[in-house]
This record gives sequence, structure tokens and C-alpha cells, in this order.
Amino acid sequence: MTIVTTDKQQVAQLKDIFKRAGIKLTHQRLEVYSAMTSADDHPSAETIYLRLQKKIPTIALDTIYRTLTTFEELGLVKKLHLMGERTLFDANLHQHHHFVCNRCQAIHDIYWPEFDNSVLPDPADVMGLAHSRHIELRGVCTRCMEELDDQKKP
Amino acid sequence: MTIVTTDKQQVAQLKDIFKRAGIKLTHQRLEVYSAMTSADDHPSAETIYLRLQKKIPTIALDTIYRTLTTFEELGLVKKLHLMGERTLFDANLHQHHHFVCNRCQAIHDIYWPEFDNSVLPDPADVMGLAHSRHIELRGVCTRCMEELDDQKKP
DNA sequence: GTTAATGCAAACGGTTTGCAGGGGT
DNA sequence: ACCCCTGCAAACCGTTTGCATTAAC
Repeated sequence: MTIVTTDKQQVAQLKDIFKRAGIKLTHQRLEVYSAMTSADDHPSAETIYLRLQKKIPTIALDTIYRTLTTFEELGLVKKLHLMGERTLFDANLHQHHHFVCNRCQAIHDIYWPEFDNSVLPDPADVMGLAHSRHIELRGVCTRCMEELDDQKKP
Repeated sequence: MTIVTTDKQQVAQLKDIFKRAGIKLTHQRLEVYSAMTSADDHPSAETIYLRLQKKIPTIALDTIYRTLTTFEELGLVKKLHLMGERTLFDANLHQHHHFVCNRCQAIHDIYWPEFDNSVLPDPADVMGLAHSRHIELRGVCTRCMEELDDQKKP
């Protein structure tokens, strides 16, 4: 489900988006965006920071925060508030949901178009107009279940 | 959907629960529990703190945090991480979901047993065993929609 | 009387902000 | 040349923690 684009395409897209928004396309913003779209997990600001330090040793953590906030305002990334601790960021803009493993904290994407297109129950409909719907499943992931099984029979 | 119990029943229930857990039933814990079960919103620790200051002027905010954490470990309340900012607490233990108004930040409970009992899609099933499922709807509540309409036609 | 819970204050960690210098347009 | 963005450091705010006192058992 990952959108594969060449770097050149990404840069051209970004240049256009930033031009429309009237803000500058800096090296840091490019790298943060690249790190976000190439991430196959749901990184925190600090995770992006650590990953970029190899490429840009002088980058500052608050720049990551500012950049990701800018990206969110432009609709390039979404914030996730799953674990209650730090904010996570997601560059996957396709409608999807999340499975969180309570043991290893891994987060997996779930696609469920039948749910996305289903009609909300009456009580929810009366409450207002829902623009978005997000499911958070919590449990134990397959790998952790295997590890737990292995512990039982040594 | 609110469970109505008399104070005496609540105290008896709590005494039993705390005895089993081997911890003390203090005045503060009683009042926090009472404030939680009588709340018809989804209060933060600070909200509970402000509400209790009238009854217990010397109560401290960190006591609220400790108490609510204890309650959560006992399964008496649940933590909510909806808005990304502060943690909210919910004494409604019935399986339910939430509608968050993006305009006024109001949070409404949604009951949707058909969803709760529905079979998860294959991809989610492969990821692991889901113990809980929670939907977060976001949009504009009915009241805010009316207010927005009123602004349009003065 | 023993032990755990409270209140206070200080620490903590993630995030935000004020400011001066540097880089994009 | 202009102004925005960055890096640095300090502030910020919700939450947690160490410690002495107080209250529940």
C-alpha cells in the first residue's frame, strides 16, 4: 500500500505544494518529508530526528517538530495519538486504521473499506456530521503470541 | 446509559474492591470515584481536581493522578487519549465509542453493538488477537452546525 | 502500631517559543 | 535585499516522583 515515487517526482510535488502555500522548500523540509514517506513505521518526532542526524548532523529536534506541524497543516502527514505518550506521525494518507500490540507496541495499518463506507448507527448520526472515522484495535500481535507460546513450552 | 447507584451502594462496592486489592479506602479516593461516576463528560485529572476543591480544599493534583491511575489498574476507569493533549478519564465501562467535535471539542459516547460484534477483516485478523476495539469519529456536532448556520443568515 | 496514602515541591519528558544568525526566493 | 527558516536555549505544561507527614487498617 506504499506509494512509490522517485525522488525527482517527490521534489517536484513538494515544490508545487510549497509554492502554493507560499513557504520555502528547504533542505531540512525535504529530508523530513523523505524520511516520513520512506518510513514503514509510525515515527515520532524524535525518531525522525535520530534518523536524520546521520544525513544532517546539525539538525535540531525543534525543527522536526516545526516541520511536521507545517506538513500537517498542508495535509502531508497526519498526527496519531494512539499510545497516550508521544505524538506519532503518519505519511500514509489513505484511509486506514491501526492495530496496536499491547506487548511490543508495534503498530500495524488496517484497511477496512467495508467499515469506511458503512452507515453510522442512528445515535452517532444524530450527534453531528462525522468527517473522519478511525478504529484503534488493541491486543497482542501474531509475533508476540508466538513468543508467548515458546515461553510456555521450553 | 448511566448506571445510577446510591452513595451507600457505591461505598460498599468500593470497600469490597479495595479490600480485594489490599489497598486503603481513603476519603480522597472515595470523592474522586464519586466525581468520576457522577460526571457526565470525560474529565481530565485537572477537571476532577477543580471540581473537588470545593469539597476538599487541601486536595492535591498529583493525588488525583495517583488515584485515577490506581482506579485504572483496578479497572474502575479507563484512560482516553483522544485529543492528543491531556489524558481524559472515563468511568463508563460499557463498550462504547466516541464522537469528537472538532469545533467545540465536545465528546459524545456512541454505542454500536453491531460493530462490536462484527468480524474483523482478514488483514486485521492476521495481525494478531484484538482484545479491544475503539472508534473515534471526528466532525462537527449538531449544536455547532446550528451555530454555523445562524452565522450565515443574520 | 504498622503501613500505605497524602500533600508539597521539585523533577521529568515531550513539545513549544523567543531570538539572532543563515539560507531560500 | 528581503524575509522566512533554522539552530540554540530556555520556557512551557501535563504528569510523575521523593520525601516527610498524616490517616487507614
